[in-house]
Amino acid sequence: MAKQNDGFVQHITPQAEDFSRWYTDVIKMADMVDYSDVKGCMVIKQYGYGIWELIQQEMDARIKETGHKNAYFPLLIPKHLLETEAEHVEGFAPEAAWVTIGGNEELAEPLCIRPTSESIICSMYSKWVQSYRDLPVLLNQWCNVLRWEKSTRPFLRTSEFLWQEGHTVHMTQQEAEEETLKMLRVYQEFAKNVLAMPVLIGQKSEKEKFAGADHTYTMEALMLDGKALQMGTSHNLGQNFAKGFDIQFLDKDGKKKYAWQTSWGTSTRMIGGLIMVHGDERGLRLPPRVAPVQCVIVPVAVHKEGVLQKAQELFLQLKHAGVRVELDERDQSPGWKFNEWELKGVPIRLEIGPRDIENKVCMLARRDTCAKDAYSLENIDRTVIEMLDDIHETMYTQALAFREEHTYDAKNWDEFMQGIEQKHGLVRAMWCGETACEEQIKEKTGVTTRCKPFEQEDLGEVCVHCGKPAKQMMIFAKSY
RNA sequence: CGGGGUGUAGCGCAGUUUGGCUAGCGUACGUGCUUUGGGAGCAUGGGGCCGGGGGUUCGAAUCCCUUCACCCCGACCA
Repeated sequence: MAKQNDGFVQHITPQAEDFSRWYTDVIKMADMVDYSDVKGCMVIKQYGYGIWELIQQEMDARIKETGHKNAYFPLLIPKHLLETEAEHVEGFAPEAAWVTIGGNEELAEPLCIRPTSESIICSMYSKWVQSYRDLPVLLNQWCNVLRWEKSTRPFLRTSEFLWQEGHTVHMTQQEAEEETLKMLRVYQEFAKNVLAMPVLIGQKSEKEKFAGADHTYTMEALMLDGKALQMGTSHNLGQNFAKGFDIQFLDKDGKKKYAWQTSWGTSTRMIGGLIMVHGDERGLRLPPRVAPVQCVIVPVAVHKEGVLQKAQELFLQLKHAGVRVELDERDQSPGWKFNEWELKGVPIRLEIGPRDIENKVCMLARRDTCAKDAYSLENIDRTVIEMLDDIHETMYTQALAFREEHTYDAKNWDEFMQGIEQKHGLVRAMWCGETACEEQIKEKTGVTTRCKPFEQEDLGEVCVHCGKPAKQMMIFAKSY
């Protein structure tokens, strides 16, 4: 990647050993974030936030389409509420931040800055749910949460982050399970059609599941350095919170019953995933559907008559056609602009100069393949829109091919170790399902279970590590 | 929390070992002219509590003590 500021060009590739350096450089140079004074809290600048706004817009439409409504609950959670569900509080206590003073007085009860909203939402649900007629409750909220993390990294693990959290209440276990799976599928479809990212979906192990859930589903994506990133989760909470918070309803049969619940979420972490799946040695590559600028127009030889005028014409034409387009009129050389927009990942660059105007064409440069060709100015808006779709498909296909190249099966421990030491990526292997075994694998290799995929294959009879009878095929990987 | 490293102009750094002239370089920024199809050229200008505090000294970016912040590797983390 071309670096500014040191007087010469230095190249860093995403596959190199200093992947994490590449990652922070891309974010910084694409002008997505700045760093605040508060440990691990980032300032998301306009360009980075523009991406989040598009993610929000697309995700929100899907959440509403599946019957959910948005609501908002308080930022502060009284201590006793957080402590109501035993497993939940144990899971979140180490990363909780507290407000203990209000005005100048010490509070009688400390208030937790929400690390997640299950407890405060459930405390309301217990009032709202009385009868089977009140069910299901299907709510979602967009908000920020705070977790006091020991080490942070922009987008992947920040103390404060923005997310969407859905919380639902149902009459039956089956209905809750269907909801949990439905939202996981929504996430998967979103990843594919909006982020151009292939994800694996499946179930988390007992050790990796959400604190307070019966079981947790996840979508996992493979990054360019061979590590896996959890991109979204969907939890079946069973009756754990219902019992803790007394969420009961009077059923048709006249009996009082505890409700069944789910929760599911996706966060700004997805932006980190985007960067680490699609980036290259020139910087960011944005999938068109989340690109704040989909097409940038760079006029060449602006001082020549008619060039700027033509560029402005094209700008309006594309804008009216619904393309997120920007005209770069800054007083810089064209080459400088080319590099900057490539760094920022803009999918299409349109170049227009005197020569093109004479030939009734313009140049279109694609960020995904770096191809640059002349296209007729006639129906240029349609050409651009079609190209945006094609870029999306190409990026998805590239990411999928990368994942497949970096997924391998291990039938025994030797193959498992060999795979981890020599290749990077996802290991598919049979596993006994026991937490003790899982912990030993982590200790020996640094690799953890990512998910038990819904699409199971029989790779053998026994656990790849301990040799006990295998219960499932599991995906293992190093993770963020 | 352990181990290692870094704090000097917006950004990237040199200078610290061996204390000494007015604290430098690149880039970015301002102005003027010429340029413009892959990071333009010349001229000129502005910008610094050398992370903070305390010491040693005639004199400290440099040595000593202390403190804060950030980065990397572990550990921790849904």
